[in-house]
Amino acid sequence: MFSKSCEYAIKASIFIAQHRDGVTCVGVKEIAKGIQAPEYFVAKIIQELSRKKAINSIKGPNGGFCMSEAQMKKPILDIVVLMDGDGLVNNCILGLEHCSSDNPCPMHHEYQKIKQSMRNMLENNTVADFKSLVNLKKAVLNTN
Amino acid sequence: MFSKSCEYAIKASIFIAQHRDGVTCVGVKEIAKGIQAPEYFVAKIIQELSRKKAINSIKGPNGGFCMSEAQMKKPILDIVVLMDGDGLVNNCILGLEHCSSDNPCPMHHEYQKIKQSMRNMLENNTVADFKSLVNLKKAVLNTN
DNA sequence: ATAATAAAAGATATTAATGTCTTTTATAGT
DNA sequence: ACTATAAAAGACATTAATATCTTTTATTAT
Ligand code: FES
Ligand code: FES
Repeated sequence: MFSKSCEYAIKASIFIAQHRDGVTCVGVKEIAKGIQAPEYFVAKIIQELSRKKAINSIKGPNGGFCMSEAQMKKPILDIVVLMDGDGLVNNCILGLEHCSSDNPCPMHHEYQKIKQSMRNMLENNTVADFKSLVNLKKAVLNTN
Repeated sequence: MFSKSCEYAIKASIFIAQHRDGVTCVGVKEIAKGIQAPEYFVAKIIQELSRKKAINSIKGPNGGFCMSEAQMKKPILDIVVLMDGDGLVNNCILGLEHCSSDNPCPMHHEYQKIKQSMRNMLENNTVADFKSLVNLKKAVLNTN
């Protein structure tokens, strides 16, 4: 479904959003622990998110990562596309070059609805939405 | 979504089912061409399907691969599980060790419906179903 | 200015997925 | 029996994903 990079990117975004109090930012180490992912790998990934303006970073002492309200209000789909591209919501499930009802693969008709609900889920839920679930203890980012 | 191996396995199964006339079987070369996939790689995959009894194979002259009615009536999910395991219909979309509503990840609630419809699609459609679509020219296995 | 901190960048390592080629085995037809 | 055919099996190659380590750069605080 998602690549590991994408899984970590989603969880890291939510974690960063969750720990945003407007003052302090959160460092790689803490993020990696919070989402139970390898530290150096997470570093790579959130640096990429930062380069691509999905999150902000601050160097030096008391530095780390944080998100603006605007960034938190972006749909999760944005993160997914940054990491994995838009294949999940566009491509043919059987790998045909183009997914279209003109020349559909055998699974196309059945898959269309699923792909659409996948797209809806990713478009209609923001980082902030998922952050709230975690803050309300209705969801978790790790298995501790 | 699916691995390449799984994509090829699904398409190959449908192709073999499609070319089954009860008499002749179809060889790797023809299958690979028919599904636009690398021949040697397809060979590996359908050999695995054969080992696991999802299809039959016959060695020697006029040999090749074919499927019984019973095999054709198996849901596509069987092929998927043989190649990729059951992660797609069981695992947490964010990679938590267990997917459960007890300790759900932030996407769990939204994802459940999607996972269920994915499972339904894969359980309720057989190789024969998709074969029919191709035979009726309502679907294709390649882009030629 | 200097030291400490933490991200950025770059290099390297490991593993898994994908793809290819060669040799062996079984079978059919002569 | 011999030959041709085609799958089975095993070895090998390539690429992409995942993971780790080192060096550099920016920033803060002393
Ligand atoms: S053509 Fe395969 S999913 Fe649309
Ligand atoms: S816990 Fe993540 S999808 Fe169920």
